[in-house]
Formats: sequence, structure tokens, C-alpha cells
Amino acid sequence: MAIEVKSIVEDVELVARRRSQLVLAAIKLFCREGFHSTTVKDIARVAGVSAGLVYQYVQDKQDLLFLALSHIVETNKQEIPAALNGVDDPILRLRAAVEAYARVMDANREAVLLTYRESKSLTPDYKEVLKSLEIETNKLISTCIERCIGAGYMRKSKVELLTYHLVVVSHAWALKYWRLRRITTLDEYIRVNIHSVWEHMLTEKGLERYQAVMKRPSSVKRAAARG
Amino acid sequence: MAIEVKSIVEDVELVARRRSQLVLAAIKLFCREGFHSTTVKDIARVAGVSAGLVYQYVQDKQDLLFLALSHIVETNKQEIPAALNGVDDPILRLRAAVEAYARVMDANREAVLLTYRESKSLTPDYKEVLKSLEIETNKLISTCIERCIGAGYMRKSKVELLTYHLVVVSHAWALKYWRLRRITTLDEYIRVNIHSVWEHMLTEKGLERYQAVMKRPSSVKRAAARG
DNA sequence: CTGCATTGATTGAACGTCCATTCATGTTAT
DNA sequence: ATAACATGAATGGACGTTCAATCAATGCAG
Repeated sequence: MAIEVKSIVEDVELVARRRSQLVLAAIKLFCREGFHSTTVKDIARVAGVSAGLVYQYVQDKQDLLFLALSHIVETNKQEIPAALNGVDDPILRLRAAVEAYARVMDANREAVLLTYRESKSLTPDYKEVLKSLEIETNKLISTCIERCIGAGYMRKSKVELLTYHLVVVSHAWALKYWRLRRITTLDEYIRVNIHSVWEHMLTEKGLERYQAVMKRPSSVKRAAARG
Repeated sequence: MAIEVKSIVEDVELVARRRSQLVLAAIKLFCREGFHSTTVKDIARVAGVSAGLVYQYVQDKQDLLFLALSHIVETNKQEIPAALNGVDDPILRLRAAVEAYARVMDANREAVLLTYRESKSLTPDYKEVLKSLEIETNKLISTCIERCIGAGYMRKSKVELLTYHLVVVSHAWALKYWRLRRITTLDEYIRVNIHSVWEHMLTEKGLERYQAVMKRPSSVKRAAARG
């Protein structure tokens, strides 16, 4: 995986700081205007630096897109584990994981849209990196599903396929927000469209366990944050 | 809705023919290269006309994008009703509708990707038209769901919400094809990820009816075509 | 402590390319 | 001959990228 964005400046800390400025500006503008309509000068201006400086920290405009998209995916990936802290029961963990995932997607709706819109504009190398990142993030949910199956709470099935089902329905909340917000709320959406997807895979044993364990009300809500 | 793409040439038939050439070329190129990386000259060349001629039939490059995207959505919309011909039972109709929808998305995967990628590049007016078209297409499925509820086969629920669930999971087959094709087939995907979404909304009466009526094997397959 | 030199970061004007759009001109059908 | 259709070279503006010049910080000699 020797895919690294090259920079002329050596100082590691400075590179990190500058890139952070640039990436935050880039995400803001790419979300608003799209990749192609955003100029490098715009990004530089919003980041508070000169146009020329950008090219000390990335090789070209594409690098900025890659840094922006991976920042988004990486951030999402880091939000999930926090929601699982202290949740031991397999079913509750799965529940917490998919709920956290959905809430992170809601908190970053613009960013979700951006990844769907602009991934295509990346070079194949960068695209592969992002795909790997997505698969890794999905593993956070897959693992929860596997534990449910292992405990006999859930019927055996293709775990990654079920995971993708959950993931894309969460994405859809962001992708179709323009319409969904007219007909439902996030809470209802999570209940009706997301939880139902895995709940109906529960075994009888799982269902009993679920109902028992759900009597203690979940404290896992509003655990989403901006990236 | 007085939103019409303007053309200098008057002859209605000629406009239709030329635009058809242009739109087919545009879709091909937009899918391959994206909207911004495709030049008007490219489109003209693939359509077999000169660059200047394009501007006799549309006002600018954006018009081509709008024509391309609406052609895609319009075509999809027309594929579904064909699959419903001669299917009377409400449950079988719904089943046929979602299956047809999914197969049309599969047959036009590139086009689905294109609409998600480039809708943002449209002017607000055009965006609204496309959104209306999407909602109209969804009604084809909504209507089937309503009939199932009306017949007591399906539990009452927010119909448009269920419809969106079915629609976005079908879109997801195209959007995530790069990964899904490694872990499943279209047939399995339809069975596991799409039908399951509405099947578990069936009432007991609906379930009985479903099982009874499914003994005669469905002939609705491979009804998908290119747009 | 001070003046000078070196290094690396930063600037922004300038460059060159690309591309949507136009228009003077050519062609065809009636 | 005229009007409608078609061509493709020319235009003009936009934007990614470069680079000569400037600035700041650090080191070093006297």
C-alpha cells in the first residue's frame, strides 16, 4: 500500500497542519460547488494561504480530492467504535453499531453526497484506497453481526451482504434526504428502514433475548458528530 | 412546468432525431468520463455532427446533461409497466414491479451511477424536474403496495417510505456493484435484499396468499432492457 | 550582542492550455 | 433564389500550475 500523497515540504508537523487547513476548506467547497467547479484559488483563499502554497503540500488538485474523501471516510470509521463502548450483549452491540452508523451519516450528509458524486474523479489507485477503507469500515458492522450469529441469536446468512444492506440504507438517508425529510424523521427511518433489516434475521432465541435486553432503555443516541 | 430545452431549429421531427443522436452520445461519454471531462466536441464527434451544430439544438452543455439524465429516468419509468402486463394478483404485481425495477437498474448500472454523480451539476430548475420524475416513477411501486394494503395482504405503513427503501436498495446494486458482484448475484440480491424488505410486511392473510399464488412459477424475468 | 549568510516557507503575478461558445461561410432542398 | 441546416476555424475567458521574488527563522563569525 505505498500510496502516499507527496509534499515538497519536509516538516511532518507543518505538513499535517497545512493539509488539515486545506482539506477542511476543500471539503467545504467541494460539498457546496462540486470538485470541478471549485478552483484551487478558492480552496487556498478559504484555507487562508496563497494559491502557490497549495503545491508545496500536494502535487495537484486531485490530491486534494483524495485527501478530502479519505478524511471523510476515515472520520466516519472512527465514530462507530465510540458508540460500542461498554455495550456487551451481541444484539445490543449490533443495534448500537447500525444506529451509530446511521447517525454519523446524518451528521455528515453533505460529505456522503460528496463521496458518491466525486469518487469517480479519482485516479484508479486512489479509488482502490477508498474502496479498501469502505470495506474496513463495514467490518465494524460485520463483526457485530458475526457475534450475533455465533451466539445463535441470528440466522446464518452472508454477513457482508447484510452489512451492505444496512450501510446503503444508511447512505440513502443522506442521498435522498431532499425527499425523505418530507415523509419521515431520522428516528423513524432508523427504526423502520434500518433496524428492521437485521431484526427480521433474528432467531427465536435472538428475539427473546432482544426483547428481554431491550427493557433496559438504550442510552446510545445522539452519539454522532461532525467530521 | 414550462421547463423546456430550447432549440433554434424549428422542424420538430428533425429536432427529435438530432437530439436523440446527441443524447445517446452524451450518455455514453458522460458515463465513461463524467460530465465535466467530456467536451462538447467529443459529443458532437460521437454523434456524427459538427461542434457548432450542437448549439442549434440545445442552448448549452448543461442542456445536454439534463436531456441525458431525463432520458435515463424516463426510459426506466417506461420499463416497469411492461412487466406488470397480465399480472392481476396484488402481491404478484408488487413482486413483479420491484423485480422489474431491480433488473432495469442492473441493465442500466452505468446510467444509475451517472444520475447520482451528476444531478448536482444541474441548475435548480432542471433538478426539480428530475426529482418530480423520480417521484412519479416511484408511484409505480407505491400503487402496487397500496393495492396490497387495500386487499389486507400487507400491514399498513408509510407507503412512500417503503417504496424508497425498495428503490434505494435497487440503486445500491448499481452503486456498489464493484463490491456486490464479488459476494452475490443479482438473483440472490433481489431475493435476499429486495423482496425481503416488503415480504416481511405481509399480514398472515397475505403470507398465505403469497405462498398459494407462488406455486405457479413467475414468468417475469429478464424483462430488462437498455435505455 | 550584532551583522551577515543560508535555508526553507510563502507569495502572487504570469503562463499556457483547454474548451464552451460563436459566427462567417458553405451546402442542400424546394 | 431563398431559407433552413450544417460546418469548423476563431474567440475569449477560465483555471491549474509554475516560478522568480520576498520573507522569516536560524546559524555563525567577529
